[in-house]
Amino acid sequence: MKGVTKLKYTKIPEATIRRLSRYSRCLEEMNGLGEKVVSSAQLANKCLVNAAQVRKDLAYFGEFGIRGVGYYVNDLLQDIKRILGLNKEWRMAVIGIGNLGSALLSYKDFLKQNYKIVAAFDIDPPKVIGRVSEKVGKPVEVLHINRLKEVAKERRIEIGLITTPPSEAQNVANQLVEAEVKGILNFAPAQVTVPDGYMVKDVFFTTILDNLAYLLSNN
Amino acid sequence: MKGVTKLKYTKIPEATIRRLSRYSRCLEEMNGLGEKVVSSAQLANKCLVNAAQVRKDLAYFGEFGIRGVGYYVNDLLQDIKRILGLNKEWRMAVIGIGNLGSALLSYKDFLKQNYKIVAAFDIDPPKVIGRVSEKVGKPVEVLHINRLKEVAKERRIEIGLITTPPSEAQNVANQLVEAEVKGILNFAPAQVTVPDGYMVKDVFFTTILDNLAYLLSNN
DNA sequence: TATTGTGAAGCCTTTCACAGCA
DNA sequence: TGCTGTGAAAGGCTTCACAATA
Repeated sequence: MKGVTKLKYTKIPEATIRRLSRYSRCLEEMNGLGEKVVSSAQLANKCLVNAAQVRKDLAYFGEFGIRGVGYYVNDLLQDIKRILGLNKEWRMAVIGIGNLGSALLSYKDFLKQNYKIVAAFDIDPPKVIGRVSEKVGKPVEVLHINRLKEVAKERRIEIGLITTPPSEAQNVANQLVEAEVKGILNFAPAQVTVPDGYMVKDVFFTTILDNLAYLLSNN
Repeated sequence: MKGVTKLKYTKIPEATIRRLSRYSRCLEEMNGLGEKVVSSAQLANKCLVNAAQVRKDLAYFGEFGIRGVGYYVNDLLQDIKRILGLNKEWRMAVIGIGNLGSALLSYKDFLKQNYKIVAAFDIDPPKVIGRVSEKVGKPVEVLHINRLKEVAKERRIEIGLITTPPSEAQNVANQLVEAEVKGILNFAPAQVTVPDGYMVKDVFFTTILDNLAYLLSNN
């Protein structure tokens, strides 16, 4: 049964998926250091989680270890990447080329993984081109938002990053849905809803800051 | 008992704190629209949660509603802000003034809330000053990282935003601890640990993207 | 009467403890 | 022998259902 993705359980906790992502980051590092084998206890220790948790998380997807030994670092890394769907390139667009949007255009960590920004949109592209070209290593031309649907199809865009002001977020989300872009990473601090079959994940800096503020006020 | 923050339970779920932040965003909006009263069902509907959840979340901190009526929008908003510790200004520093760091320097949503960036640091400030000044409305001078401790005390910095490359994150975190900056928002995709009494919250874009990638691959 | 506040139930996640196995 | 994989226990969070009450 080794290495077989069998999905015995239908519903996998979101926390498990987040931890897989964390394990992959740690394994990547170990791999770089030339480490060959790792036990659940060592990996858990490195990722600051419980060892049984590591084994349970992996058990949702199959059997990847060797009893008495542990896990082969590179094998496990590749398995986790496959589970997460990272064994392909994900083609993304950024919508809203302000400060945050243009920072994301040259965000190094996307490149290291299989995330590639292949298009950029704004309501006011000419104003913006100069600002972007001067900052981005490998420049992406900023197009007018009204070309989203056409270009999304052409460039096979699968994920949209919303970095507009919050007032525009739902509007942009609607256009992404219209363009059949199934995944949305929403940086604009506004609730956005999409139909079934589409996914939104929020990245709200202030929500996390609020969390910090609460903890700092009460500890 | 109305409006009393009594903390009957010692341990409040982190999810509750995140939802309070969400409620406050919705209430802010309602307040802006001039709405005076809201029921838990209406607020829940707006925030896409369960109505009992709203009441339970609030019950951790006291009694804020009127049976048969609901909650006064502005009163509840102020109460939640007080609970979260947002009835004060939080003074922050950004460390690592690359693309992301300088985007955060002019991030509008911080200003709207009580988060204020009062200092910016980098290993290589001169190179960077030009790049920043041209982008930031109200400029913050970028200082050399070796002035962190001194300036943190001077400007009463309570939260540090790490936007360096991942290899530097732990090092910067150590310096923040040394400077007694109790809260850290870590944007660098690397595990960072701090002593008891200090707090780190991670903002890892790629972890959330990994989550999206998984969902898109399996739905 | 309408809606809150809350005990209890239900559900989900984590951790324990050990059988199973290389 | 030592570490994985997993059933069972423990723990925690969410939802239900209704008593309390403005």
